[in-house]
Amino acid sequence: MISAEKILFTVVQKALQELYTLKSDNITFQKTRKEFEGDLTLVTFPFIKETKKSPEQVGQAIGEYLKQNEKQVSDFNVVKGFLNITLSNEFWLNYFNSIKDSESIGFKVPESSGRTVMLEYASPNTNKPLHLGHIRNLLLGYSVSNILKANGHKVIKVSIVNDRGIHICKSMLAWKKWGNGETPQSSGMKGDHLVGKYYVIFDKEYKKEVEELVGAGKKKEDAEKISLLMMECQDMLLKWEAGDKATVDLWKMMNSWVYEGFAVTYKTVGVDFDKTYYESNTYLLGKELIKEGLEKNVFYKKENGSVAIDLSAEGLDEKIVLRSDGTSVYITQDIGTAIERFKEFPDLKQMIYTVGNEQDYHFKVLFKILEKLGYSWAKECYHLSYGMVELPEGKMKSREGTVVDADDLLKEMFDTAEATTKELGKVDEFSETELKDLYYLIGSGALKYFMLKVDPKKKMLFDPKESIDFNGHTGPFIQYTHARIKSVLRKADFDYTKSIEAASFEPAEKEILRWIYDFESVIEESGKSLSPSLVANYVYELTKSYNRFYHELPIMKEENKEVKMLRLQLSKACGQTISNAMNLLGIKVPEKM
RNA sequence: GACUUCGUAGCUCAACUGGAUAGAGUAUUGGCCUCCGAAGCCAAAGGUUGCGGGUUCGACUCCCGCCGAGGUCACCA
Repeated sequence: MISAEKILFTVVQKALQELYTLKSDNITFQKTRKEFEGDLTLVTFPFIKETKKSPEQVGQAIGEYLKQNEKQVSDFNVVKGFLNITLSNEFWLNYFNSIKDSESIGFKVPESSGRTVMLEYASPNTNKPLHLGHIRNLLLGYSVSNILKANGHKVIKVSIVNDRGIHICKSMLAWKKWGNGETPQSSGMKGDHLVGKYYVIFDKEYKKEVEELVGAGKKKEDAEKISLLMMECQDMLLKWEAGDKATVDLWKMMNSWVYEGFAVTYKTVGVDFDKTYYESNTYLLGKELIKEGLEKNVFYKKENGSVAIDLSAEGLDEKIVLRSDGTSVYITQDIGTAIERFKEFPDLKQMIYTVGNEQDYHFKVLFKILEKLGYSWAKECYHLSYGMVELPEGKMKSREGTVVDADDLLKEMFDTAEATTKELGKVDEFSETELKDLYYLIGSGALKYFMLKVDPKKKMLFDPKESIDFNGHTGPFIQYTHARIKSVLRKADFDYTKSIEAASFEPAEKEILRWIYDFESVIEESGKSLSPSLVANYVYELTKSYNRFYHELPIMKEENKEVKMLRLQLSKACGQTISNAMNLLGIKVPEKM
């Protein structure tokens, strides 16, 4: 079905042409505010300069033109400079009949756009378990990939694991010194938590040593340099890079513990990847390219032998891309992996990095370097930058133990879901496994919705003392409404699928239909802005409109058979839309709860 | 210090990218289950959009200056 906006666009264009001989492409419609009569609103102010008429006159004239020349327009009114357009009942009925039995309301045909997008998210370090900040990253990345798919793109989800470097050696060294051979099996700890424990131990011991040195009269900076522990650690890194067997074996073993732990958390959060990259495999990639860049004069060698690029003309600073000892820095690997990925997937059109906004500058530099190296796809690289999750006392700091652990938080959510469900006692007939699934569904739904409803760009606050709500503007509220719809539909044990040919919509019914109609454009918009929050806030509004309808009008109790069928069909379509929208957020929706 | 992001009801967030009287939830107060699911619905109260200028038909949104908070400015990752 052609959208009303498209139809109206051409008619309004014609109206302007015929009435004022005015050519304009700048015609946009907005949803009419609910305190006014109408479906779509056209703002007439942009046209008053050329027409030299008042906004009211222009609105009135265009309105009349529309009403006479476009049968889908049944009425209009003008308030100040706003032309409110009412679409015909026939239009809405046609629309309703076209979607009422569809399961893919709002979605484009999969891979119809032919655009292949790679989306990187997760990118954890292997020295500590995942925390709340990672959860935001995971949910965002996963949801954005769903939204892009719903827009017809092909998406490759990838993760890059930061599995090498000095920070990994810290855990390894501490385990070697004080671990007494402890394993996930022997301790009963999840692998990533076990490794994280030794990372913390290292830090504690290191601090202790530095303090002792300072106590003995050393300056802090000097103490940090001559710390035996740190020197041992650096030695370990050298051994690792040289391929020393014992070191590499230890590294492999501890990493495998971490991966097992991560796999559990990913599964619990409900995210997955098409491919995982490891920095231990890719960290040398960039080096070859440095040579190339030197030949092209994009980079230059400094006196001490290091290689750098000057970006001051772009308003950025000088950036080192190769150390004087010839080893690569962080950004060197990123240059290498980016190039590698575009080689690996020749039909790749866009590359999205889901990384926190503390790395805004890093990505600016990275993309600029890629551009200077002459890669045409550099401008298609995009940093999906999101704000930090903050606690009431400020930023989370792993060293100070103020992090909210991902596994703990998830567990807590499931427990709360269990307690609330038991208290309400509506699913007594559920089996043990059904109940467990339900707690999982509600608990993770609450957490996911909580995090995805806020604009990714903005930082958000999480207060562990006030647990995440299950009432109001929340995931469970939406899940509940879906269960309620399913309950109504279960009661309708007759065939109500016949198309309704003649009916008019009550305001409450129309409101729902109006929201369902908007779903498609919301998906488009959130795909463009890579923002799941648009979908989250949208589905909340849709859900509210259903609850209002539900309280206002009878469904199964309605006497008129046609009206009853219409309301059942509307309920079904609404339930489907809720389910589709929540799916984009990675949230499942129950039949009963 | 330079650059950068942000500042909206007590609290957590919206506001269709410059549009109508700035909206929700929560907390507070009141009403609605012998009637399709009360994790719900209805209502009251809550605001000088940090402050001061400017741009225009119109500003939470754009520009300038203050104030306040975060982030980044490594041959760390």
